[in-house]
Amino acid sequence: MSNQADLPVLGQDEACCAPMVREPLGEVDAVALSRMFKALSDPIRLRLLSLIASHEGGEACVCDLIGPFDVSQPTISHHLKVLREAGLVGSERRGTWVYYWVLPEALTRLSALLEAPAAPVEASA
Amino acid sequence: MSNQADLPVLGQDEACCAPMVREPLGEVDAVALSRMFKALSDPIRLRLLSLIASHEGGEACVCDLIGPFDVSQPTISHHLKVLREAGLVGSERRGTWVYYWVLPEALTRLSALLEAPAAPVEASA
DNA sequence: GTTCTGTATCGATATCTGTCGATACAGCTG
DNA sequence: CAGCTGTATCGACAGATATCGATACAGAAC
Repeated sequence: MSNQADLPVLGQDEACCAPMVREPLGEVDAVALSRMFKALSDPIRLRLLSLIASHEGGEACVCDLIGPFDVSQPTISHHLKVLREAGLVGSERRGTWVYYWVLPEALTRLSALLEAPAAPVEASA
Repeated sequence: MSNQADLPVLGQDEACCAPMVREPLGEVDAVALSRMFKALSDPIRLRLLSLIASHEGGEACVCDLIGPFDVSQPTISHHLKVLREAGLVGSERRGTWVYYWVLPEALTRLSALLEAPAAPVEASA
């Protein structure tokens, strides 16, 4: 597993975007991308991301994100930090509450990266 | 971290496919999906997947996959096993060699899942 | 059958990760 | 300011992961 200590938050240019099935991924891109996928590799983080994205207004207060889970508040805070440092979500304190929202470019980049080659069955969707 | 011991290889129906930004992911789907993302959360595995997919004929012999990396053969074998158990690649022994290929449906499903909502800024790319 | 090559498994180990309770910090309200 | 609520950080710990060398297994060639 890669060392993830004190790495900067991932920005929008950290990794390329063409489908990885077209040509071999370079080492540098692979490391950056693996950090994002690692952030998605936990069920709680996936659900957090989904909750945030599907929340009204496209953003959610941390207070909305603690209830749905069986883990402690510090654990949720930790997972949100992982998502933020992976560049998948943004956050901001507004008064008493802290809001999180999804950064669509990040998801779009990962989505494009995973696009499979022309599947043998395709025509409509 | 989720316990991954002796879980079955993921099939094609283990997790749903609609974009996760539309509605909150259920716990069961989140667990299944996180297993796939976890398989993608290592730089070596990302590069392996990319190497396999972009290899001539869409498949590669293990012997083709060891050279590009600085890790030992057992380590590559381990990573290939993780990819296989996540349902991302298939494999088969043919005579002396073992071949691996990508399962496009799996990538397609993850790609669809990550599709972002209509981004506020969009027109060209 | 013996030997060789290619791949997988085993056992050990250092490191990483998820989790918690305790606590610090931020901003609101009185 | 004091007290309250919401969120983040800290320190500790159990369990997971990546890695290795040694070794087992599979098939081919002799």
